[in-house]
Parts: sequence; structure tokens; C-alpha cells
Amino acid sequence: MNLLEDLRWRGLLAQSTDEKALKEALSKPITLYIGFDPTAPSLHVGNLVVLLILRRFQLQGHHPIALVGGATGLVGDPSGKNEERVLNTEEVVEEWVSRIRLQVSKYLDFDAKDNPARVVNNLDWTSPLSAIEFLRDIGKHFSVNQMLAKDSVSSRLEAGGISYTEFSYQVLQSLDFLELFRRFGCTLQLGGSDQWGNIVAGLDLIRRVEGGSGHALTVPLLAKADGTKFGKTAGGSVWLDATMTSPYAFFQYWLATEDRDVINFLKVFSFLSHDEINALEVSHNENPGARTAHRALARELTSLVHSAQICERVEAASRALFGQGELSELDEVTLESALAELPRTTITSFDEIPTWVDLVAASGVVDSKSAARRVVKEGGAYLNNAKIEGEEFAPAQKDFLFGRFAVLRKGKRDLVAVEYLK
RNA sequence: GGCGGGUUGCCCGAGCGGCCAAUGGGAGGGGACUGUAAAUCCCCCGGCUCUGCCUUCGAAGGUUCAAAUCCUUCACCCGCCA
Repeated sequence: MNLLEDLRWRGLLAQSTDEKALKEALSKPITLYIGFDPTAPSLHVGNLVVLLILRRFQLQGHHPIALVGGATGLVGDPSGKNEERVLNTEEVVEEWVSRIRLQVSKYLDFDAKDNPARVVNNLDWTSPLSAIEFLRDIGKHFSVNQMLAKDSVSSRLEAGGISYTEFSYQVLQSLDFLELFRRFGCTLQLGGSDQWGNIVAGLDLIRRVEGGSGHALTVPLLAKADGTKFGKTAGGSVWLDATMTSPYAFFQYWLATEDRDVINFLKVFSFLSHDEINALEVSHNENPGARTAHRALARELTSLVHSAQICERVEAASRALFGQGELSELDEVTLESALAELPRTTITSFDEIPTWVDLVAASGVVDSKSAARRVVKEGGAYLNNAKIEGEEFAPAQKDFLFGRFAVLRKGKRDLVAVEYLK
């Protein structure tokens, strides 16, 4: 099965330029790229979809380039947005670029003998460019009529307007493609389906300036079965950065995937073979309660994003902490490492231990004390897996396992570690 | 430029002088049922030093014993006409 067929099987093909030509081109190693704009300090699970496709191409012998948009990130992509973005400062964008650069690098192989990966920053070729050069050499090739016709622009015109800055975004992205075509012979750009217009604009530019041709391939926006946005939790996005979304929370996110989505997610995110995924599908359908597919998904992703060791730790923590098990039966080392994965608060004295409400509020697991009180009133408050009652309830010294830890729980799965520090 | 309509809690959207922390829906939270799933059902859903107090209805002033509701100015949005 070739790469395109595999991608189709995984549900990862939205649109492409002439498929025959693309298939033909892919019979030999080609150079391709995907861009990531620094709109946050970290990529999130949504970005992972295309990033992993880049990896799939590299595994098939193609030359991957990850472009980090140090320039485009300063301008703002109007695609998929119905409002003008607030510009971030140059310092902030620069900081985010360096973080994302590192992050992206984890998923690609830079030491591959024949097709090592590259990471580039489009600021490198845009910042030396003067405004006059830009307008004469690049701008001249763009027709405003066509630019206006782009979905990203026309929908914004209807929605209340667009600044000249964001309007120009497609020109910058086109310039990137042209530049990578010139420098590395890059002939394919991948992106989410909202990037189609920008990618095709780049192909046009390459044709006009260099008389060259290339290909475009887009990936459908990932949808969940219930229609809600993928990759969001109550607390916000699920980030790849361990300090922004803990590996424990990351693992839990995948483990709690809806049944209807789990096989689809395995196809999109995992590097398991078709046979392995088909086998998981069979066992999942036979006995969904066993959650084998969910566990496989959570393991695959946590190992990939955080490492196999961390995955093991986090899974052990999940097993130890989850449900009705007796926490006091865990040994101290297991308990300590399990708790390391949780949000925590500390106390320094047993004389006046704060109430459950205060401790949970301090941990940030709830938005306010009122919310914490509500949880108690509604019967969702636990100490060491035992339900507690009364807004004034506070843990006692004896509740601290090994004299060190108390485990608070809000509802089914929000845990907080309380540590006693001398 | 002229005329008219709008700006309400996380989102949508009622309210049009006191009974308003403000109807309803969605999102979110807790519980039940389950499988750390979905669907369904019940409850909650501004904050706090919590039988009370404080801050919210675009912004700032004003009228009134009392304003999200009336008046003035400002800002932004949306229609129709030019």
C-alpha cells in the first residue's frame, strides 16, 4: 500500500492537486513542508495531526521540512478566523518560535542518512527583504481580485473586515513555498484544509516566478463524533508541552476518548499498522468495556509525545490513583511517584490544616471557593478515595499517608495531591 | 452624511423603573446508571469573611427612596437611504 492510500485509509486526505501527478511524484523521494505559526508557547494535539503526517512522509523516504513561522506569526493568518487577531510582540513570537522549533524536532529524524529533516524559520528570508523589494518582486505577481476571492479573505470581508496586514498573509506564505522550492527543491506543501487557498497561492507564485510546478495536499479538520471541537478540555487546549498539560492529564485525555472516536483516532495519530488497528477494532467491538483500544491510543500517544518511560509512570499513576482502590495499600515510592503527576498544594504544619474546600481551591482544580463548596454539597468530594461531607471538613494529621501525602478528589477524576513539607 | 436598530453573565438570548445576580437554551460542574465511553435522568452553575454582604447587564455621568430598565455624552456594531 502506498503512502497516499495509507493516508486515505486513515482518513487524512481532504484535497489535493492532481492526484495522478502527485502519486507519480511520490514514487521518488521528494521534499515537502508544513508550516506552524507560533500562536502559543506550544503546539497542541490538533497540530499533531499534520506534524505526524510529515513524519509518515519521512518514514517513506521523503525529505521533510518543518517551517516555523517567525515571520507569518508576526502577521497573523486570517484563515478560519472571523476576527482580526491581536498581534503579539516580537519578543514573544521569538520566544515561541524557539520553543516550537524544539518541539517539532522531536517528531522528525535529523540524522537520517538519505533524507534528514530540516527545520526552517521564514523570518530568515523575509526580514532581509525591503518593503520595496517585496512589493516589486513578489507583490507584482499577485492579483488582488484573486486574493479577495480566497475564502479566508472573503468571509472576513463579510464578517466585518480585515486589515491590510492579515490580507497580506497569503503572500507571505506563498513566498515561503517559493523560497523552499528554490532552496531545497521543495515541491509539496501539506496543511489543514483551511490552508488550501494559501498553498495554492504558493503554487501559482512558483509557476509565475520560476516556471516550476508543485503539489498541494490538505488534511481534513479532525472532528469528534459529538461535533465538539477536538483537542479541547474544560481547562483549554491539550498541549504537547509537559509543563502546560501534564503527561498524566495527557494520558487521561486519550483514555477518556469516546468509543465512537477511538478507532478513528488510532488511525490518525498512531503509527500502528493497519492489521494492528483492525485487530483493536475487532476487540473493541467485541468488548468495549475492556477499553483495549483506548488504552492502546493513550499509550501510543503518551509514549510518542512524552517518552515510553514517562508513559509507563503515568499509566502506573493512573492505575494506582484511579477509582476506589485503597491508597493506603500503596507503598510510599509508588504513591509518591504517582502523586508527582498531579497538581499539588503543600502545607507546612499539622496544627491548622486548611479545609478540603480551601485546599482544592488553592490547587486551581476549581475556579473559586464557591465552586469547591458546591462540589462538597453535591457529594463529589473525596479524601483518599473516601467521600467527605461538610463544607468545614479538613483532613487530619492521620489522613496523611506516610505522614506526607493526602489525596483529594473532586468528582470522578480530578485529583489533587497535598504534601506536608516540614 | 441622514434615519433607524443594537451592545446583558463562558456563548446565544429574554428582561425594558422595585418581586433581578437577572427567564430560557447551550457549554461547564456534581450525582445516578455504566466501562475513567455514549445516551438518559436528577441537581448545581457571579464572588465572598455566606441566614448577610460585595461586584455584574458596552463606558462615563445624571434623574429617582430605588435603574439592566429613564436622561445625557462617548465608543463600537448592524440595517436602510445618500
